[in-house]
Amino acid sequence: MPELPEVETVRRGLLPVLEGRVIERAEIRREGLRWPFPPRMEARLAGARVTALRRRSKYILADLSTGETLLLHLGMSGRLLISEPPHPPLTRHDHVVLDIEGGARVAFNDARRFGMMDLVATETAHEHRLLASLGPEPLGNGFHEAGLAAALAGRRTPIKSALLDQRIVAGLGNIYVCEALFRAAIHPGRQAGRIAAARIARLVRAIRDVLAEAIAAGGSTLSDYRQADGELGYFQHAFRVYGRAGAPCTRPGCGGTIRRIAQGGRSTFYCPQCQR
DNA sequence: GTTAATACCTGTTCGC
DNA sequence: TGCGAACAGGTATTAA
Repeated sequence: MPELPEVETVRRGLLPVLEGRVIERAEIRREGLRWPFPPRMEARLAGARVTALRRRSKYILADLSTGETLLLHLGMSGRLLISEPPHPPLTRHDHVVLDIEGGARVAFNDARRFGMMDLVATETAHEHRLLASLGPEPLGNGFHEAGLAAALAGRRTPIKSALLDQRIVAGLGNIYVCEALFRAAIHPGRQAGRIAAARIARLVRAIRDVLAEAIAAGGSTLSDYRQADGELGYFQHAFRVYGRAGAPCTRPGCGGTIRRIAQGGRSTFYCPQCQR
């Protein structure tokens, strides 16, 4: 379940393998994932040098020497498996295989096939339909109390749902929304437009803190870039509410018990004692 | 315009 | 032991 920190961890793990290197060969082993792959993707990737690896929200963008950018999303279960010769046999969920100059191989493995890959002109990559309406990067300068307050103003939807809306802030998923709301001591069911400014400021800090800590935890697991699948970061990271239903609240002196509810068909974990 | 529900997908876990 | 149901959830689409 890669969210922003996991995707950033994957990007950093890919850097030494891909940046500055030529993709010598691409193999597409099925028509597409969530959507069909772009026409002639193999031919458009073969021979291209990766000039930069960027991230926007949960998307990874590989700029190519051809003037195109490879855009990819890991979806729910997507992993990028890196290997050196001799390569392990491909499995049925290895959908796209990139053979890199020098012998390394990057396989896009995605059991649930919610992931995507596309090729777009680098100059207009930010106008891609999947990127155009994304909100600010939560770790960037464009994410601040005033902007979040404006985006939430008048919204009657629960703050939990609002923070999952990628147009309001980009890159958060179910896990980090729960964790950020816990840190900010805000009840997940509170109406988004009815949160005081001081509490929004605290929420901005909580979002930044939880993401930065998760990236740091993910990075610490990357001594071997072969494990650049984004999943290690999750298990390394100690969540305070996510997946802890029935367990005691970790806030000192709180004494509450973490509860699990459903919001919009998704599980929400929170402490009913200290989140208001 | 806003909000909620649904579809997509399959490996894993849980209850009977 | 075996089977089916429930669950995980990011995003686009559809419905209300």
